[in-house]
Amino acid sequence: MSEALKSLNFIEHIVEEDLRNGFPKEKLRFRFPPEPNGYLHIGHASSICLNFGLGLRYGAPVNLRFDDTNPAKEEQEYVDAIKEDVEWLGYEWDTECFASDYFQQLYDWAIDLIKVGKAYVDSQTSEEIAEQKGTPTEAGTPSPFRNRSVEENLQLFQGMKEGKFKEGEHVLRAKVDMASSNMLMRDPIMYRILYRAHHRTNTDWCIYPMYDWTHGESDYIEQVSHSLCTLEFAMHRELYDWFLDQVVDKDLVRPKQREFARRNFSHTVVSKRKLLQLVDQGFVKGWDDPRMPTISGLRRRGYTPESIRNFADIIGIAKRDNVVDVSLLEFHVREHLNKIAPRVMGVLNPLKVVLTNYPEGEEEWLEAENNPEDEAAGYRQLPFSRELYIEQEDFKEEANRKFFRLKLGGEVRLKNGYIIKADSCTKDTDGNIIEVQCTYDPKSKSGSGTEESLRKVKGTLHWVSAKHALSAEVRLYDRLFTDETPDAHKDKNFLDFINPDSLQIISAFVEPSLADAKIGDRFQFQRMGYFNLDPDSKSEKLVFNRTVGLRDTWAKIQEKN
RNA sequence: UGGCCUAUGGUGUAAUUGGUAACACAGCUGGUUUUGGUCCAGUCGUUCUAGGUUCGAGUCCUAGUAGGCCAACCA
Repeated sequence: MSEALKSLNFIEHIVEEDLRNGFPKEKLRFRFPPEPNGYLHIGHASSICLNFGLGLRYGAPVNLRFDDTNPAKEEQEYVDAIKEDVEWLGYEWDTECFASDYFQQLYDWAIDLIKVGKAYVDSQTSEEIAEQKGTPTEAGTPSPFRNRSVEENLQLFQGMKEGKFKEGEHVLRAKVDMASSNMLMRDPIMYRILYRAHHRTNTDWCIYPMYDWTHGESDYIEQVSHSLCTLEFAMHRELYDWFLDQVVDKDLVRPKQREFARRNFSHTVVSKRKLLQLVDQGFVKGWDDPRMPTISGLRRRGYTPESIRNFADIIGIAKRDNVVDVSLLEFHVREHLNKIAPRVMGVLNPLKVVLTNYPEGEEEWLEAENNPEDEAAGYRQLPFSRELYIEQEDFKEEANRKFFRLKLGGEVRLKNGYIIKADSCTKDTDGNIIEVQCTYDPKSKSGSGTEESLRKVKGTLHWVSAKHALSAEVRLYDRLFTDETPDAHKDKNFLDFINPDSLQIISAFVEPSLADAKIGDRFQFQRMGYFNLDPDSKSEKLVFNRTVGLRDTWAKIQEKN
């Protein structure tokens, strides 16, 4: 779809309106501001696509800014992971910024605020300050330290910076309005004392600025025109503007904060705290576990950046609460993978088939199309022999005519090979079918053009030659939670809904061409789904992740019966 | 019992700013097919409620209702 025809989301409408009102297009600038205290998830992808999408749309720069004002939680590991994820999604930031780069400027401005009587040092405990905060319906009460002299405030604040006090002994507060209906305006804390080494400034500082004081001023320093954040910051806007009022120069761009609803997704959680819990408590193997809704998890699972971007684009952005169904994300991976993934054959639950009329010891190589959606993908050779594996669920001794697969006395086409007929089967002592004896029609070879090869047989199966097949570990994933909204239950913990069967590891047989597969390579196992080669894979032991299954109409028909 | 925000099919978003409710997904019916995939066609709505303004309301006004957010020295 062309950009011009695409409808605008409400943020784009705001930008368009600003442009109409005379805001110079060349001064448009955006930013994506993660806190480096965890890995990015699919919800962040929406925000990344929003901000960087805006940048692309208007030819405006987009900064990657780390909101690193809390050394207690933030780490370099997260900075690196975040950068990798944004790059992987395919976006290029203009400048890599850190709120910590602005600590000195922020400090200087804080001094200015003290000098004009708009900030003061409070020496109460956090409990006392909280009590005086009041409630939504009652005004707060002023701190006894609210009217300290400028001199005393300056001296105390400098002492805080110089490490003369213990943690919690003093804080710097903005002097706003203790009676405001917006609790955030009741003299918010600007600085606290924290003797923690920061991942970038190390121990240069022992006072750290709070989010509200930092964020808007950082936007202003970077001359960000539109500062987009999630809805829970809506109430912060008033403070954001108040802080900006104290420092803004009329000749410079004054950043504008606007809020959009964060994305929620069915059958998962997107809260860094909860994701961290899943990792720490061992419910998953790490932040990049393919079951995780993190960008790194999706990447390892086999998702493509394109599919995530398309997905983000189609779900759009708005202000109302939402729960996006995972099937929409799955649709987008399938759509992309269908076009680019080479087709191969892999049998997940092998059942041996012996072609009794195929000469023993003989083998031949069949030609197979790599991707019917992409002619340029070409062809490859597949070994065929007397003993094969097919999928267990593709054979039944008896079945009705809706079953387009192999049954005793019935015929089926082996993909890229011959038409075979099942004559008999053998079972183990428990009654499980362990082998099917078939006869093949030598004249029915695919592509040979013979009358027999042109016969229409209802049902085509994938298969591998037993002698040539490679064994592989295949990891099948299911949703991590059994409930659609695991963290939306007031009386239950989201961990109560963990799906015990979210990972199933099986050993499968795949066609020999896969010996050349490289880590991350994506394939369609025909009739089974999309898979990629996991980093755990070694040349002697292939490991595949199932990214997503194919749409399965047959499974639906069975469900109904 | 204060303030702020939101309400459009099962889900997520649109609606040229007051002019025929549209798109995608999911579901359901069929068709094509050497993947029960892909592809193609069809089908699925009291725009939260009640009033009001207007020739005309998803859009504006009023009053309700429902949901979310707000009292961390977190972001």
